[in-house]
Amino acid sequence: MDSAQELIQTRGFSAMSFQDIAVMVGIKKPSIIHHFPSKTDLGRAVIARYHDLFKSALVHVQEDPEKTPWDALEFYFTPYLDFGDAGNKVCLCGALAGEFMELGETMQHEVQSFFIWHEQWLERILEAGHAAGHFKLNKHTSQFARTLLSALQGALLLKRVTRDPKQLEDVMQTIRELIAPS
Amino acid sequence: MDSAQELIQTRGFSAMSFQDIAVMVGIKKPSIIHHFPSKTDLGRAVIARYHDLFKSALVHVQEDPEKTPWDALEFYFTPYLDFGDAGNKVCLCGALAGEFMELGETMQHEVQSFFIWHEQWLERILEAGHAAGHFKLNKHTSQFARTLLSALQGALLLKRVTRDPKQLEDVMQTIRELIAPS
DNA sequence: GTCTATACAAAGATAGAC
DNA sequence: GTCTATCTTTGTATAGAC
Repeated sequence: MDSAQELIQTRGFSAMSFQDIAVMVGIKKPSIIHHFPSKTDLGRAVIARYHDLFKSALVHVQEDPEKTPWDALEFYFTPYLDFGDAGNKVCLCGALAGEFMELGETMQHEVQSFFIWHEQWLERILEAGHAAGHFKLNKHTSQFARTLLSALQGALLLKRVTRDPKQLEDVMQTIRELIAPS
Repeated sequence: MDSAQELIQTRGFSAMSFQDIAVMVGIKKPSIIHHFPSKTDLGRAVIARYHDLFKSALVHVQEDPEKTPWDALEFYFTPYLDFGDAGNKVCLCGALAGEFMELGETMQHEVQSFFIWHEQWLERILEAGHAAGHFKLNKHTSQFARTLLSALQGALLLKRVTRDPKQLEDVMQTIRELIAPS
């Protein structure tokens, strides 16, 4: 599943094959298929695991009374920075979004859940920060949350294309300045 | 080329095949290959045409003395809205960005040129609007330009996943409010 | 769980007739 | 420019031995 995820994040789901994974893991192709009878099964399992990993980490930081909304936001930034640093990866679901119509219904639903959950988490963090006076926001927190998510996903994709390491940091700094109280 | 572009925008480059195009156009597979000897040749031609189309339209609106920077920005929004409306398409180069490492060097370079050019066009529009007092911006126009581009590309991808037609409009409205002079 | 062997379909690409 | 026919490789997937 690690290998599958890495392949999707770098080359995309369509381009990933059981053979690629078999070579990376060091076993033969049918041995992979024994665990995941179809490519869709594998894809669904990888997305579900990815979603759960993010979910538990983000819920954890959200519920930690020691962490401010600023801490939560910076924590949210870290995986984007890590993907950008380590080997030209993008967000798993960002890659899958580009070939969305090619995915089966089950995988489409997994990707959809991932992004809807993210949007809601970001909205709650922004609301909390606004209420506590940490962020300066207008009333449209949900619109700003989805703008923020869109900008980060887009920046990660563009970073790999333009090869400009500042791409992500520029977007994050812009976001910080937009919500920092003057 | 129209069919190829549509297939890439909906299902991705890896998933697109000569056979798919042949069926859409109504001729046989080798007839397509006669015009584009390899899949990379076809991909490169499609990107180049797409890039030129955007370039001429954007340069035209930029040089039109009747158009304000606001007009230019709204004009820039229209293709994103059109893609979102017509058949679950995303930006051609946004789709290609998700499977970037799978593309050959020539195609990678075409995609890179597209986005670098876009960033520069947006930056010039923002600069012009700022100088003329139409936009309220801090000094970091280039960072804001790439945030804007990232957000729009991301929003188009997310719109197809979340199936929320407001996704794009929310992001655009957020952008308008961020740069509108108070 | 892993393997060999194999089936079957689809991919990109070429040759050569019309 | 388009076609039929073909080549070669690669893909997902299955059967069955170990």
